[in-house]
Parts: sequence; C-alpha cells; structure tokens
Amino acid sequence: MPRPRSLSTERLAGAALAVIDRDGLAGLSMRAVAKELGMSTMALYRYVRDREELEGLVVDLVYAEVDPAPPGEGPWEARIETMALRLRDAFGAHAAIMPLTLAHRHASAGSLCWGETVARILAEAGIDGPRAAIALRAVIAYVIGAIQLEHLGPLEGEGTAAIAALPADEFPHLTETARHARRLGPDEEFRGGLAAVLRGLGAQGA
Amino acid sequence: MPRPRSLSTERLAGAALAVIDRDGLAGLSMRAVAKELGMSTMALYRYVRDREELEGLVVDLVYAEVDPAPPGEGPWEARIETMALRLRDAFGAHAAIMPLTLAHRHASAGSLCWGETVARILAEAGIDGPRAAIALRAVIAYVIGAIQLEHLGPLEGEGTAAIAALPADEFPHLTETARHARRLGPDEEFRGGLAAVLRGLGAQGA
DNA sequence: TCCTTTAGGTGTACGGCATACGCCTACGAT
DNA sequence: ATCGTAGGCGTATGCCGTACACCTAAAGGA
Repeated sequence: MPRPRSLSTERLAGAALAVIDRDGLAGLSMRAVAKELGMSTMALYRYVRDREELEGLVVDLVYAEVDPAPPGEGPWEARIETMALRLRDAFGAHAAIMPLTLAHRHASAGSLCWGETVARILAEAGIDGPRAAIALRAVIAYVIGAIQLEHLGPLEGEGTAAIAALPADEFPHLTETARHARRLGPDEEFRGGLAAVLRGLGAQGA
Repeated sequence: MPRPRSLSTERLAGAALAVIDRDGLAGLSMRAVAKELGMSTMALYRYVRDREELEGLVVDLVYAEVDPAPPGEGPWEARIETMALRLRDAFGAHAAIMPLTLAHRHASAGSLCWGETVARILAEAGIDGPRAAIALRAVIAYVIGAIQLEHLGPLEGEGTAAIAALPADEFPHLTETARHARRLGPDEEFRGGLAAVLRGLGAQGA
C-alpha cells in the first residue's frame, strides 16, 4: 500500500563502506553517507535505527565477501589457514573497519558461518570438547590481533623503522628483532604466526 | 619565571582514566576530564595538544602499571606467560581503553620495555633472526586479540549463550563448541591459547 | 477515476563534541 | 615594584547524532 523502498540494505551499507574506504572510519557520519546516496540525512533513519545499526550492516557486508564453504582437501592446518586467509583478505581490503568488527561480531551471520566451518575443521582434526573451545578462541584471537597489527603498524612501516632506530644499548633485543622484521613481508608474517598457533593447537597435551 | 604548572601528567591521565572506568570510552571527552579535575575545558590544552595526545597519556599510565622486569627463573614459556599475564592484568583492569592501545602502541615507553623483555626471553630460548620477529608479533597479536575478545565477548557472557542457543542443525559444531566454552574460565581460556601459541613457536621448523 | 492510507523523504532544531582564538591574571625573576 | 610569561578561562565555530513535525508519492479500494 505504501510507497516502495528506494534503497536496498546492500546499497546503504555499500555507501557507508565507500565513505570509510575513502575518508577512514573517522569520516563516517550519517551526513556523509546521506550525501554519498544523494538523500537527506534523516532519510537514512527510515532504514536503520541509529548509527550503530548502520555500522553493523557494514560489517555484515564485508563478512558477506568471505566464502564460508569448507575447503575440500588437504591437512586440517592448511584448511584452517585457508579460512583465516579469507577473513584477512576481506577485512584487509577495508582495514579501517576493524574497530567495528569487534563490537558487531556476534550479530553477523557471516561471522557465525565462518566460525562454524572452522569449528568443523577442528572437529575433523580430532580436536573437540573444551580443547576445541580454546582452539577456536585462540585462532580468532590471533587472526583479529594480527589483522589489526598489520594495518595499524605494518612491519615495513615507520613504526618498525622507529623501533629499529632506538638506542641499541637500552633495547638490544627489540632493535635486533625489528631489523629482521623490516625484511618480513606481511604474508610471511601472518602465515608464520598462524602456522605456529596451529602447530601448538595440534600438539599432544593441548 | 612564569606561573608553575598546577597539574602533573599523572593527575591528568589519571582523571581521564577515572572517567573511562566510570563512563566507558564513549564517556571520555575533554569536557568530562576537565570537570573531573575541576578546571575549565580549555585549560587542558595547556597540557596536551589535543584529545589524541591525552589518549596517549592514558595508555602510558596503564603501561606504567606493567612490570617490565624479566621474570628470573623457569622455562622460557613460563616466563613469557608471566609477561603476557602482566599485560592482561593491567589492561583487563581498564578494559575499555583497549581500542586506544592499538593506536598509541608505538609511542609508549612501557610498551617498548615490555617488548624488549619478551624479545630477550625469546633470544634466550634460542629463537632469533626472522623467527624471533614472527614469534614476537605472534605473541603480541594473540595477546591483544585475546584481551579484546575477553572483554568484548567473554565466554560466560550472553554472546556465547546466544551462540549455544543457535539452531543446532545449521551450526552443529559451533553450538557444541559454545556449550563447552561456557564452562571455561577466562583464565583457563587465556592461558590455554597462549600455551598453544608458545608450544607452536618453540617447535622444530618454526 | 479519485480518495485514503501509510510509509518515504525532508528541514529544522537541540544538545554535545573538539578546538581556535583572545582575554585576563597569577606568578617568578628582575 | 614591575614586567614578561605562561596558566587558566569564555566565547564562538563547525562538526556530530538524532528527535520531531511536516510534506508527499504511490498503492489499494471505491
């Protein structure tokens, strides 16, 4: 009976994501998104209750780019690595939204599907019960921590250079480590750390 | 020659931290901190350039509560665990500041001292070169990820309960894992994951 | 065909935010 | 006693989210 909706959820979330990709998370505002869509600011409130709900839609949109299907073959470590890399690729392409993901993590269907697949791979690897709970949380903790580190302080960036330039007599080990770190690609870093996590999770006595 | 400063850096950062602990990170504003100190808003700008610098002082203050001295004895895994637990204790007591720590991580002396000690323990464990860089980053990634998970979605909280209540036919492994997770204490979770990371870092071929 | 109903869309306004700027003033050195 | 400096403050600007009241397009029934 009423007027039809002129906006899809995808278009709305896509506009918000475009703003974030262009101007950073600090540039995200209801006014900016409305301008991006060519509507008035208040029109957005016909589609979302408040800004927080809009943020949730953005997180959902990025999670939708993550393929949740279980990788078919290979050892379980490689399959979990594949799942982790899919997450990293999707969120790495929109690094600025990372702070949003934590707040909206539970609510997103994409997040749940991803977790289900990882939990399934763990079960197939013979990791179950409380050990699986610890393993799943550990993988999530490492992945979100690593994604944030990678984009807030990449190893090739100025942060590492600044650490390498610290007085070597006060920070001998840290500067030495930073020197090696500068030659480490982000891929090598992410995969190397993840491999260690998985190796530890699979070891006896975990 | 001029008027003496009436405010110490510690008092300023302490007031901001008090506001955060009471009203959350969203409650932090220059106005709120000024009211906490009984001064006018603009008086704060005699002590910090802008809000961001104030946030840095808060992070420094919490890092100052972390003992950076190397734990004397025990196997290297236990010593790194001690260092990780110190970080977790300090930031867990002011969980709301976690989003700030990432942005200000490089600048804090406390952060550097902590990193130096961990790098030193790794070196003493025979982990050096690029392997040490990967190990240090992996430990940091796990720790900051785990702290955030612990406070934004604790295992005993509603998030896990909601996951456990999901349709079991759609998310069989995830709901099963969540059921076990609800009986897992935060300490057991943090230490269990960290132990896995360290086990993996120490294993051959890392 | 026209009218009614309902939701989409808008403009205005309010309170809160960070902060630039200019003023007054307390103080220590002279 | 005075003078320069820096501490402290009030005001103003331009953002922000969003409550509210209003207009209007369009679909279903008459």
